[in-house]
Amino acid sequence: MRQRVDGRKVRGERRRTEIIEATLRVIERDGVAGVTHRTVAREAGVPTTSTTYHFASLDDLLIATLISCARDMATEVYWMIDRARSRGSRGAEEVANLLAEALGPRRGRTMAEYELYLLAARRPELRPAARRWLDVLTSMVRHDDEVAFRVFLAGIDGLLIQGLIDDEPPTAEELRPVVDYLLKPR
Amino acid sequence: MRQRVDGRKVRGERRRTEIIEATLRVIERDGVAGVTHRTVAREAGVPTTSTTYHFASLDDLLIATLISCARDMATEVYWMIDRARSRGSRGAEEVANLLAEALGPRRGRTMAEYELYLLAARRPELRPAARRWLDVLTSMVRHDDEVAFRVFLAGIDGLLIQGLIDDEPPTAEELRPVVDYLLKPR
DNA sequence: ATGCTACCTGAACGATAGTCCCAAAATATC
DNA sequence: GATATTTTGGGACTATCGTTCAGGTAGCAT
Repeated sequence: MRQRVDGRKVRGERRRTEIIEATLRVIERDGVAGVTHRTVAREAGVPTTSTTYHFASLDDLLIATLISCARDMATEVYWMIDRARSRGSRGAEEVANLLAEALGPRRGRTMAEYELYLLAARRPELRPAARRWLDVLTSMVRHDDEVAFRVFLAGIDGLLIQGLIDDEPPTAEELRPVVDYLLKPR
Repeated sequence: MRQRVDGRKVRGERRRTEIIEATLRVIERDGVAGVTHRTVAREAGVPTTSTTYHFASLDDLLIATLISCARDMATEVYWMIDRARSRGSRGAEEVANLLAEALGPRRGRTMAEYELYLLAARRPELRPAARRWLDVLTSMVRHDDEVAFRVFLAGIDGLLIQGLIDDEPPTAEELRPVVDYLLKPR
């Protein structure tokens, strides 16, 4: 008996999230350009019309994917910072490792995130979601050195973007001195 | 008599460059997603098949556009640096002004450049072209503090990307302290 | 059982995409 | 001038796109 209505609703939500996850995989593989109702449906293993049933349009699907992706990124970054802090280190090594990971094994995911990022540049309604991971980071640091923190965030973004057009991803060792310099206080 | 062959070639090249310029305008307006043979042809004022005649495929058109765009960007950045140097200043104000311009009046162009940038992330053959403006900058500075320079480049890229998802573009005055801090030596 | 509702899906429609084909025009070569 | 080559432009073919639609299925109240 226990909440059959919820059970049904949960099932519906599950489909939705499966489609969103499939969309993200498609973007990782082929980019936003590769996202169609049919490719997403095939990736998710659902009939084509299922994507149009759960999302009013392809645009809504992309928007939902960006929001989900940004939320994942934000929580991930949150725990990364938290872990680095609990170790008591200044975090330079941790940051270098994470950058190397984002440009190596997780390269597709990183590309997807920046493609959705640029999508937000053209659609104002997506910007709050795209800014979320920046906001999470901003909320975690003291505000007495705002300029230095903005420079740090910009540096991270720049290193990631530039790392994406390297022929082979930089290693954590190569990244380390750059991150060190970036974190060094003036 | 004088070089009829060149004359013909020039005319052919002219069509080509017109199509490339039209492609860039389309990307500025609607993004890479809006680029089709037909939209580009309409923008350039040429018949649809003209784009397929001068470029073997849509991909070739995008590649040619990226290369042209990167070359323009590189020469522009070159003269910007040169001007800043001749003024004897450290260039912080000049850089802040250029960033504000890139995020304000030239916002569409900046978006186009980063979309093509991300395109290069997925296609190795585009990467040399995408890296060109970085190379131009790199070749202009002394190599005795490479790390600092890499941080500077990453910072610029990050500030531009993040500025693209601001609801209203930052002014040169707002950018100034950040650029100042970014340029400050450790 | 009988509706009622939310959930799901196969088939199909109209629009638009990339690209090919062929003839006309322009240009170069003899 | 005659011929060959390049360039141009209109039309059409096929594939795929987003989306609609009509119907099917499963849980729930009456």
